[in-house]
Amino acid sequence: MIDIIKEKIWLGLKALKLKAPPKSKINVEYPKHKIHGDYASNISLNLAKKIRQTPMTLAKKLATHLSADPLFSEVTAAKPGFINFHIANKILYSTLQDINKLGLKYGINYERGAGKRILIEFVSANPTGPLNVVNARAAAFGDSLANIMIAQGYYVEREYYINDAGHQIDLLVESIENELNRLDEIQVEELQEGYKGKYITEIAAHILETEGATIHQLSKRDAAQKIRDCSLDILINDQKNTLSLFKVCFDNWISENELRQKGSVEDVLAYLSETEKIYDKDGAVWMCSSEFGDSKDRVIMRSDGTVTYIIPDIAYHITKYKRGFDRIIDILGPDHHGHIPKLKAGIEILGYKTSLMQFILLQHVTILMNEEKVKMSKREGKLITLRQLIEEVGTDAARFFFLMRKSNTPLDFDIELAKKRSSENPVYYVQYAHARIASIERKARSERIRVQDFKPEYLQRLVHDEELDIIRMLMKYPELITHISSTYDVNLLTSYLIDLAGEFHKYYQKYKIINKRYKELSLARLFLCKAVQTVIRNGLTLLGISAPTKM
RNA sequence: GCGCCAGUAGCUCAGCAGGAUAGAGCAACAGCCUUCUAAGCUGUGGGUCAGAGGUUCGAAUCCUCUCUGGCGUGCCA
Repeated sequence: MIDIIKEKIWLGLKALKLKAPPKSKINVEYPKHKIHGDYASNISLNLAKKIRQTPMTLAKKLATHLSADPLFSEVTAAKPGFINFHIANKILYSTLQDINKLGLKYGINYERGAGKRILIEFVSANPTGPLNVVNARAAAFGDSLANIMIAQGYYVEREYYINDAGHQIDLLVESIENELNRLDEIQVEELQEGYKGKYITEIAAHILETEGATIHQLSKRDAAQKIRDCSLDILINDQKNTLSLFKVCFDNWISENELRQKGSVEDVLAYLSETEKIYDKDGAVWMCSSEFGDSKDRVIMRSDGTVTYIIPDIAYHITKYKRGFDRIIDILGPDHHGHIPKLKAGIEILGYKTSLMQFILLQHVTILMNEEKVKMSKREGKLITLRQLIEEVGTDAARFFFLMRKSNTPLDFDIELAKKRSSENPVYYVQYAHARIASIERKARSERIRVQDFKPEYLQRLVHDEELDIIRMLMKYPELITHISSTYDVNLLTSYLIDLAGEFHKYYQKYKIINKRYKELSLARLFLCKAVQTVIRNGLTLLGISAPTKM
């Protein structure tokens, strides 16, 4: 609708023989206050100086010209020079029909993305333990964003990078070895840096059970390899299973280990040395990342000849470029932002355009339990896992809560609140609206109010402000999805759904939908409810949350 | 020190594609179920949008500085 109004204004300016600015410069927005109409434009305020007219005169001229358009019931000029548009009821009614005709497709705009290829990498947790709450936030966010981009016609691949190589994995293997020995009652020393926690013991116990007889017959090296393979297998599978419980499904699982085995690391090193942007110092090899926006140069190969994690990471990102994506989105945890300049520098040194890359940083998550912050530490093994969270509050509530805040602000996750089944809990509030409408439909059937008898002209019986306001709100939904696809503010969708559910609950309270004595009115209201339900369902689906018909 | 993110009602936060009177929820109090799900609704109070400058016809929103908090700044990933 916004685009349509922009077009109308542009045509209006032409008709008034004024030099019209490009359509992208014409601003149309939702006014804060209802008296200012459904849409408003500040075009004459912006244009006034250029054409040497007062904003008000121009606004009045445009308003008069545009009021003839059947799209609007009224177009007015207001105080400093705003133009306020009131959408004609007829248009509202036809919007309602569109929504119900389109159903699942309402809010989808395949043209916008035009098949452009986007890669979204998210979660990518180290396979050194179960998924934590920040991973969970990333999972919910990345998955929902992917849904939204797909709904806008982008081709999206969801990708998970498994850091199954490097120092952290060595540490993990050591920790498990140690634990195995302990279970075998062999004297062990406490590891200074090792991983702790119940899951380490469980993995060790599992290995002992399945491989116990043979593992001690292997050479130390082979035993370590065996332990590595087994533990990674267990941990990665656990992550996959947890994610699928969370309704997150990845298209690609990329293993760092495999990348390394294919020689990507050597390739990158070779390319880098050709660029002369690396040098030796203190026995290590450094990359001139400071020339490319990083705050200092970085070590890429340690003095012991092993590479730092940057190199395989650059290698990995090069594969993203080689796979021909138009946009590469990385969703990262709060502790990774120092990582971005290094990675960008490396990519740029190798001659790729970093403009294709976008980074979304998620801030940390604090778990509140009985109004107290739960302290967590991965190394100590004290943490709330995604699995526990799902068991506590369920996938729907967890996903919704993670998506309520803007990605770059910290999030407090109140477990008690997420478990509540009342209006305090926004997930239930929204789902309840959906279920309520389903219930109304059941009632209608039992009252023999049949949807087949509906006729478009009945919609004229929707005359109350509440009814028209709801339609106006439904009309904004497609624009909202488009907006989110460019800002990545998924939280706007959760707030929209809360608002819409609120409007509906109020309406429900005030007016009776089904009334045997007024069949036409009942059918019209039922039609409105159906549209509300459609939008709530479509919105929840994008968020990966179920829309129950009974609660 | 440098970099990133944030600072809006007592609390948790929306709003920040510059716009016309700054919004919710929680908490407090008072109400609403012989009627489509009370997992719901109605009403009442509360603000120097951290502070100071600047850009603009117009700033919570953009720019600069200051203050406060979180994180990063490893030959860890």
